[in-house]
Parts: sequence; C-alpha cells; structure tokens
Amino acid sequence: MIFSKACEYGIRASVYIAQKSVSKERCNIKDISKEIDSPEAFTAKILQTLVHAQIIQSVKGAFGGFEITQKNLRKIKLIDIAIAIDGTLYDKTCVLGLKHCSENQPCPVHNQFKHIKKDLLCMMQNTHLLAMSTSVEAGLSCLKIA
Amino acid sequence: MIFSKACEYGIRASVYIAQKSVSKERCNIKDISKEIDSPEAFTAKILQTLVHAQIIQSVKGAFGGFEITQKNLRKIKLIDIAIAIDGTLYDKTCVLGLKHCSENQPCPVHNQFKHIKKDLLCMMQNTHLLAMSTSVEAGLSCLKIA
DNA sequence: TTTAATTCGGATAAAATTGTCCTATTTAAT
DNA sequence: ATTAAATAGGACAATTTTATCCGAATTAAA
Repeated sequence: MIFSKACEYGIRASVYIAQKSVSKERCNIKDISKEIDSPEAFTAKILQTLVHAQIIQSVKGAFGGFEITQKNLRKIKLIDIAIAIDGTLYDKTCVLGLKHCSENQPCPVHNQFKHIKKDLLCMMQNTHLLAMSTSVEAGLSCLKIA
Repeated sequence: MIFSKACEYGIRASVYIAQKSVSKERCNIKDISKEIDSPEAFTAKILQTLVHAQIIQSVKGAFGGFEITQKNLRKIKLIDIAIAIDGTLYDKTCVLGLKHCSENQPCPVHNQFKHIKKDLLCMMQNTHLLAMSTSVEAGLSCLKIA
C-alpha cells in the first residue's frame, strides 16, 4: 500500500471539500463521510490533522464546517496532504527498511526503486487538489462507489 | 511504505539465503537474523511463509537450516517474495481505497498512478533474486548497516 | 438568552501488525 | 539409544493503526 487508510480518507475528504469550496459551499463532517463513504469519527480526526497543517480550514458552531481557501485550492498538491497525514514519504525511506540506505551504502534494490520513487514524488508534486476536484465535478472520476 | 515490515525482513532474508546457496551453504535462523539485523522469532515466522510458498526450502534437525534450490535461485523474482508475504499488490488495488476503481470508474488519481504502478510491477518482475544476492556478494549493496 | 448545529479533543476500544516464548518434532553425530 | 542442533507451530504479548464515544466549546439563528 502506498498510503495509510487515514491518508486515503484524508485525500478523498480534501477533494470533496475542494469540490464544494469551488462553489463557496461549506460542508460538515456528516456530509463528507457520507459522500466519500468513510467512518465519521475517524474522518473527523483526520480533518483535524489537515486543519492543523493549514491545508483545510474549519469553522466552529452552527452552520460551520470545513472549507478550503481559494488560495489553497490552487496551492495544495497531493504530496502536501500525504505528508501532513503520513509524515515522511517512501521517497525518503529505504524500501527494505535499512536505516542508512544511500547511494554510498545502498540496499540491493536501491537503484531499481530510485527511478520509481523519483517519478512518484514528481507526480505527487504535480497533482493539484483543484484538478482532482474538477475531475470529480466533471464526472470523470469519483470518490466512492456509485 | 511499499512493503510491510514482514516483507522487508522476508526480502532481506531471501537475499542472504540466496547468497549462501550460491556456494551451496545452508544457513540457520540465528545467522540469518544476525546478518540482516532482524528479530529472530519473527523472521522465523516469515521464513515459514516463504517455505510454504516454495520460494525457499527448509531442512529440519541438526545441521539443518534454510537454502534455495539452484533452480529457484534463477527463477525467483522480487515480486514472487512480495506477493508470498504481502499478498495482493498495490498494482491491483486503488491507492485511494475505492473498492471498484477501474478505467470505467476511476478515482481522481487513477490515471496518474497507472503509469507508476505499471513501472513498479515491471521492475519487480525483472528484479532477480540471484542478481540481488550477487550484488551483495560483490560488495555493491548490503543487507544491514555496516 | 436559549437552542440547535457544529468542531475539538480526550478517553477508550477494536483490529491488524509486529514481536516473543515455549514445546514438539526432526535429524545428524556420537 | 542419547544428545545436541535445528525447524515447526501454537499461544501469547506489545505496538501501531483504525475506529468509536462522549462531553466541552463555539457560534448562528430564533
């Protein structure tokens, strides 16, 4: 698995909130977890993490909820969400778990994975939150089984 | 993380056993866990899995241990070990956790990950156990911190 | 000012993964 | 036969991840 379950939910939730934020709509945790088919309380915890990471914003109280600023809609990339939730990326760590795997002291698959990791990082840096939400809005992709 | 901890140990152990098997040496779990720096009892469990999957062979009793047949030394690829331990691969599952993600009903990152997954699968199918062990034997890579 | 809708966050529980321990079984050597 | 060295495998423990529950705090509307 590339992402933890928490990260999967976090990405799907972010895309959903982004989709609503494009049309200035705010959404609450109940809607979010229903629309992305995720456990409500657990998803709420993950959203807290994303709020702390300043990726999404929360508004407390009645008629509150979650939203994403117009600035962040353009700024946030897939990699930002992944790092906020899962922390250090596969990119940085040895796939065989060696503490000091490097160019100088590589594990037996270091070179094979080097290129894959680079492509993965590059792709995640170039996958925009707004683009993901637009694709869902256009019906080209989805966030749960239809 | 790409591989589970169990899989990391399993791959490192396989490479070590392969290295010894090239010169017809058999090795026991104590040596293996020392040489790859892994928890002994846990590694023993993982080796059982690899024995059942017919990737490595075990010989019981005094002067027994683990070895890899000359045939398997040539036949086994990284992907075989990964599938034996971790089961279904990232390759087959949706990175955002959707049950029915496909070309017809893709998640918002399906197309981006499609290429990465293909490259990853291809690489793992072409990474030979023998090549990994040869690289360690030649001092070009290692299985634990030196 | 009261109420209802909401997030926040601490405590806890459940499940999965990682790791340990111990006994049984096997086998070669003495 | 006995012994020592090894894997096999069941039971269990620790840790991490996933998930739930509930009361406190916040806020807009009535």
